[in-house]
Amino acid sequence: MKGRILEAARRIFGEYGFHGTTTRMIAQEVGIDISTLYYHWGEKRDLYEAVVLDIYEDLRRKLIDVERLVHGKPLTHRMDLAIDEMTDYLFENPEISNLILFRYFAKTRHASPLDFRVPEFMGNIAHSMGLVADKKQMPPDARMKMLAVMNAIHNFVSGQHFFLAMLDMDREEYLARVKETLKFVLIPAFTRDHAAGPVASGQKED
Amino acid sequence: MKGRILEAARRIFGEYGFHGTTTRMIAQEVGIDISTLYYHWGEKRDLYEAVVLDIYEDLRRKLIDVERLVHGKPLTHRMDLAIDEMTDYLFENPEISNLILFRYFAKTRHASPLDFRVPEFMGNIAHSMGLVADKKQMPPDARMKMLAVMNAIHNFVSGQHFFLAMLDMDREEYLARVKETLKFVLIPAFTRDHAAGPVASGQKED
DNA sequence: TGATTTCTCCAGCGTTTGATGGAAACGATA
DNA sequence: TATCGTTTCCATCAAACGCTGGAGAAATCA
Repeated sequence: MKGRILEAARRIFGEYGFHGTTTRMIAQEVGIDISTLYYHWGEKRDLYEAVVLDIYEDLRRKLIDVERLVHGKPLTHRMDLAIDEMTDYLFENPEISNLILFRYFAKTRHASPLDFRVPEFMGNIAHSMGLVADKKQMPPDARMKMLAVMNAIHNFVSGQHFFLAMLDMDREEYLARVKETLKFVLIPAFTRDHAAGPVASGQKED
Repeated sequence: MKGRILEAARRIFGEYGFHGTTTRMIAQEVGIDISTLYYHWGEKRDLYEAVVLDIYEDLRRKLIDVERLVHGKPLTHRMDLAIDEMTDYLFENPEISNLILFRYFAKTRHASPLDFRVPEFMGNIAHSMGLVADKKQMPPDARMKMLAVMNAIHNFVSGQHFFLAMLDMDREEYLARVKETLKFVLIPAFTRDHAAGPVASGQKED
């Protein structure tokens, strides 16, 4: 039951955000009384935080999977594959993108106790993209680039309903074009230096 | 007064979203009674829609300005300048980015009557970036690329508080790194074909 | 000046919201 | 079967919410 509530809460919080979601909406989605929800999860904010931790954990696992999948392949092919994989995955679990963007952008009326943690697994991805030599230590510019990449995907996933109507496509075409666009925009930036020479950590920073 | 309310509403809606904002918060920000707010703007949703139209108009004007500013310059320089200009502008008016992303991603509990319109002024930008020959007719792939570019900027503006804490920088350094990162990610994609040969549909300066 | 319109606020309405106490139903064990 | 801990729901609360009627202040014009 506790799990079923969490699952429903992911979807609803993902669609409507924290303030847009009511505990009654979640209870109704599960088909239970709201006091059952409170029995299992305590107050709304606690449930929300559990949801956030849950989706971060899912994303972390997926990123590790993808990293393993593309390991050893040449950079361009690696990015190509990673973009395909991540886009497919997030389109199947759009609440992940939604909730992540919500946490980035939307203030809640009450301060959030969930601290700002740099997801440490980003280090692996950055390494895999040739941005850093040391997985543990990620210089600020590499973090910025990682954010740009991840956000680019999240945007197209989260905004799908809006953009679908805006662009007048069906879902399938949209998904294909998202991948195409992401590759068009992202790959050249991370491969051009590679063609000329190794980038690693040295690329005259500061 | 009507204008002062709109201005405050922009800020508050931008920070907290539609459901996260209460009419009392806006009234308090202006320093008036909430019924004064209702006298001037009617129901909450009407005020919200007025705010959305207002920020779209501001953004439209700024994009036209920027297009004029970079007109005629070589493509790389053009994008460089445009990124600087737009980033500075949106950092000074972060509620624009916030509200645009909110509209993309967040569902409101009640259906929004504001229709999904492709901002027609995007045609100018796309033309300026060498993506389309005809400003009026924008093929889907060009629209997708425009979205990717605009969203990349909005992300860094809207997420500034989160990312600032995440990256442990001060605002000034962050602003500089945002520009740097945007240029790193965006420029190669739109200039590589240029260096090698003519772009898709034929590039024209007027 | 007084009459008319425009604006602002006080007080409060009906509803929704987050949250709880207590009783009943359930399930395992002995 | 009786016992005990766990789970679920009904009824309800206080606060916050969107929103409004009506009285008075301020501005406009005769």
